[in-house]
This record gives sequence, structure tokens and C-alpha cells, in this order.
Amino acid sequence: MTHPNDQSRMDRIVSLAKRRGFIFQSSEIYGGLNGFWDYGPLGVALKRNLKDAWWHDMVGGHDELATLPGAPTAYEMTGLDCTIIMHPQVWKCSGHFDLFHDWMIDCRESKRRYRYDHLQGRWAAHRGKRVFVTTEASGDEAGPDTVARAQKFFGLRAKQVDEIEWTGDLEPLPAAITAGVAAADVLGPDAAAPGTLTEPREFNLMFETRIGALAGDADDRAFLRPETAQGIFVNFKNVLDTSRVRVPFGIAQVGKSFRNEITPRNFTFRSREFEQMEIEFFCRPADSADWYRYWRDRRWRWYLDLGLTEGRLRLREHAADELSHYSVGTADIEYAFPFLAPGEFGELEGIAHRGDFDLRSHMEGKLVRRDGALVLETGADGKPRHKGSGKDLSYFDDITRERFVPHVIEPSAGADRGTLAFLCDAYHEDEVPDEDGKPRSRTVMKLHPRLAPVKAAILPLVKKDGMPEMAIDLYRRLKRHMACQYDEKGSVGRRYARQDEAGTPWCLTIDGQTLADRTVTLRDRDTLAQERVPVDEVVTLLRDRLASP
RNA sequence: GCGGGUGUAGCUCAAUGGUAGAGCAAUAGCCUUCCAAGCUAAAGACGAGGGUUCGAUUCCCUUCACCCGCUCCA
Repeated sequence: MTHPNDQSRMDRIVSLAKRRGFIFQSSEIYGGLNGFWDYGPLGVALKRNLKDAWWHDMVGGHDELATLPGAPTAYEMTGLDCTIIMHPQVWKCSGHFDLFHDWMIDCRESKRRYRYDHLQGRWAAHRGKRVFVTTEASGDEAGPDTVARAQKFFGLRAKQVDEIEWTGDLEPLPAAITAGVAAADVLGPDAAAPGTLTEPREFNLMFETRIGALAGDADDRAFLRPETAQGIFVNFKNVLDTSRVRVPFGIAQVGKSFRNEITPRNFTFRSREFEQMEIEFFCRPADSADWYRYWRDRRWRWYLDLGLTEGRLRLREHAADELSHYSVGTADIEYAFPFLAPGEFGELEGIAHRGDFDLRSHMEGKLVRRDGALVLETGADGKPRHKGSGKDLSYFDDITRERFVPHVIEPSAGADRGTLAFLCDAYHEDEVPDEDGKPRSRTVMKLHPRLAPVKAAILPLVKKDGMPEMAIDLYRRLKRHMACQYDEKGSVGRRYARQDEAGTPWCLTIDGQTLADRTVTLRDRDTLAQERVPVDEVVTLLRDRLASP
């Protein structure tokens, strides 16, 4: 019935998202903006419900007095909301500034892209033809590679290689260009003809901005955060000093982040402005592996409990060579989005064991891994490449009298990706008998009641005989407890269909019998089953159903 | 960033170098006693900019967006 990994199915989901007001393209009346999306009336409710569920389940409703299943011990959870723009040094020490900031150069012929500063080259000449041969190779391979490339370029046999006249040593391409080498003479690393390289362009995956109304010199430069996590690390000591929390504990944050994705694509999956739900969980180094497994399994369970189809979810442990330079272990929770090829999955959340990398970075400065250990990165002058805060971010356990830098487990979830996954997963097309008993196709969003934008619709069966009045009375009472809608327009079947598309789990219909015995019909979105319930028990009944899993 | 494709109403689609048409949805009203019935009314579009032309939604150029494939993705 459903077609996983099916583009036309994705098209219908996107179409419904637009038609019913879940998701719009940003700035659409001006032609749209690549990589930016807006949430409409239903979409904002869905996304807010997802974030609220996350916050409730991880933070607000967390029982710090109990040892939860799978957890090594009891733990505390608290929250934070930090600014999007932070001190520029935050990003220099975290590593984002260096790693997100590159000059890239494209080859129009080979369609390949290179790090500008990784290319080097030298002049070669043969029988009056002259070309600046470049290579991506480094070290001992660079020289021979340029020879091989020049040989091929001049169309020479191996024994003629000595006829090539070389001028100067290999030098970095940026330096050569600066020294006057014309781009038209440069032979790209994979090109057959010279002059195919584009101008170098600066790829900055962080959004840059300037602080102050009189933006002037480079010192004003600041960045929109590419992740919310750093704000937590930077506030680690503040939270510790003011909230009585003790290790192990977690700090949660929900907020917007920004990345200049090179290729935004696949609806909201890769947006340039997006929202994250992140936890930084601080624990004793000796227990960190256990906590990593706890959070990985806990977060996996969360998606299942909210109704994502298990067969479309995947928990993927990263291989050792895939791990970031600081990470001890990482797992991704991935979903088989319909826009992906069969067998492919897209990341919803990453759970990373980050060791003490982050807190140490903000103490000492930017770290690099050398011989298996994290050490301060230094420049040619021997000074730190990016100086840390110098503040002591270690933790003192006054029961065990131990001082240590906590290790960090980071469950980092994408709110927009999660919303998209639940949207895709909820989309169903099935058949419902119409009033003549003939099957008629319907589109229904089978969203978990906790996530559904509207929990219940209150519908008078017909617009007369006092039914609207009774319905409105119920609507007003229920509205105080949950999002609901009143609708008296058109036939009741049409109204059911409208609510199905919005994902409303329950419809309450007031009919002639209601006037006699004060019972209403409760219609279930997924099963279409109807039951009669006393109108005065509706509020309690639905609140209970909403609270139960 | 490169190559290919696509842009007409909220959605799905027509037609046309000379006033852009339909179905569905949505709106107002009538009718309607359980799964998109019917009737009436009104409303709604050629992605943007430029060029050719007496006249461009149509032809040309540019641009923006979306889709597919590469590329990239700490």
C-alpha cells in the first residue's frame, strides 16, 4: 500500500504539506529562497509538539530520583537558552572556524572541487609551449605527479620526459597566483587543457555577521551559531555554580542554528536555518561508555514511542575511521525518507561520545589529535593557534574529593528533520467506504496524538436542531485542555476527511441522540471506529488517551 | 558549482504570438441525521526581470525556485 523510498510519494507529501499549511517555502512571494522553509499553522503546531515532547520527556518530566532502565545511576537534567551570536573565540576554539572556513576552487572540465591551499604546481615548457602544471598530491608524490601530467599534456613518450624544461620548484597555487601566474596558463589537477579552474571562492559554512551598527573592520566579525552545543559548554561553569546540579547531569537546549550548506536539498532535510534539540550530558570519565550506550538506546526508544515505523528507522554505529577527531563513539539514528534511494537513510539524530574535548577546548584553546592524544594546536611561532578562555572548567566532587574534567555524551537531534520524518511516516493513503458503500481513497496523517496539531474536532452532525449549540459548548470546554477545532461546514464525511488530512486523531460528533441522552460519537482517525461516550466524560477521556502511550 | 529537466489558480492539469479554461479544494448561502452528495453565488494563475514584436504566458536572453544526476557535507 505504501511505497517507501518513492519520489512520487514524497511529492504528494510535499504537496499536502503546502496545501494544508504544514510547510511553505520561505519568502515564496518573492520567488523563494534556497534552503529556507516556513512552518504554516499546522506545521508550527506539529513542530512545537515535537519540541515540547522532547523537552518534557528529557527535561521537564525527568525523574531525577529514580534510576531509569538502562541508566548507570540516577541523574539530573536542566535547561539553557543561549544566544545565537556568541563571542567569535567560541568558534575558533571549538574548531568550527578553521574547519568551516576554506577557499575552494572548481575545475570546469573535471567537475571536481579542490581545497585551494592544497594545490601546488610549477612551470613546465616543451618546444615553446608553456603551462603551469598543478597537482593535488603532496609530499614526495607531488613532483613525479607533475612530471606525469606534463608528459601527458605535451603528448610525450616516457623517454622524452627529459625534454621538458622545468622552471622553479613546486609552490602553492595561491602563492603562484599572487606572484602573477595567469589562470589561463594553469593546468588543473585532473584537466586535459589549461585555464579550466575557476576563481578561488571562500566557502564558509558558518553565516557571518557583524556586530555594531557601524560595521567596519574585521574585528567586528561574528558568526551565527552552527550548533547550539557550544553555548552549553560555554555556560557549563555558570550552570554548575548556580543550580546545585551534580555530575552526572545534562543540560538541554532547543534553538535555531545556521549552516551555509553547499547544496540544500530534499525539502526541509538540509536547511540553512534549522532548529536543534541538543543535550550535553556530563559524567565521570570512567562511566562515560555506559552513559553513551544509555543515551543511544534511550533516544532510539523515543522515536519509536512517538510512533515512527521501526522498519524505517536505523541505529547506526559509526566505524572507527568515520569518527570525528575527538569522538570515542558515535551512533546515528536514521530514517528511510521517501526521497532517498531504497536502502539509504538520512540522519535524524547523532549521539556522540565527545570525551573531554569540548570543555578542554574552551579551557586551553583549539585542540588537535596528535599520536592519539588531544593536544593544543600551535602555530609556526609556537603559540596556540586559538587561545582558550583560561577558565577552569573542571568539576570537583566533594564526596569523593576528586577533581576531573567531565566527559560529555551529546544526543543532538534535528527538530526540522524529526518533524519531516514524522510527517513522512504519518502519510497514508487508504480506502474508506463512501455513503453508498463504495471505496473511496483518502489521505490520512497518522500522527501520534501527542504530535497531532489538532487533538480533536467537534462536529454537529447537521447545522440545526440545537446541535451546533451543544457542539460549541463541548468545544469551549475541551479547548481549555487541548488544541481542538469546531467545524459545522458541509457534510460530516467531508469534515472527517479534512481532519484526517490534518492528522486529527479524534472527532466528536453531536447528533440527535446527543440531545436525548447526552452522548456523542467518538470517531477514531485510524480505525474509523465509532463509540458513544457521555458528553460530560469527553474531556477526561481524551486527556487520559493523550497521556497514555 | 556543473549537466539535464520543470515552472499556468491552494492542488492536479488544459489551451494559445491577439481578452488564459476545467476538475478538485477553499469562501458565502441553501440543503443535508455519520465518512469528501447536491444546488446557487462570488473569488482565484501564466515564478521574476529584460529583449524581439503592433502585440509575448507562448520566441530569445538573464535570473530565481524546485526535481534528477555529479560535487560537497566539520
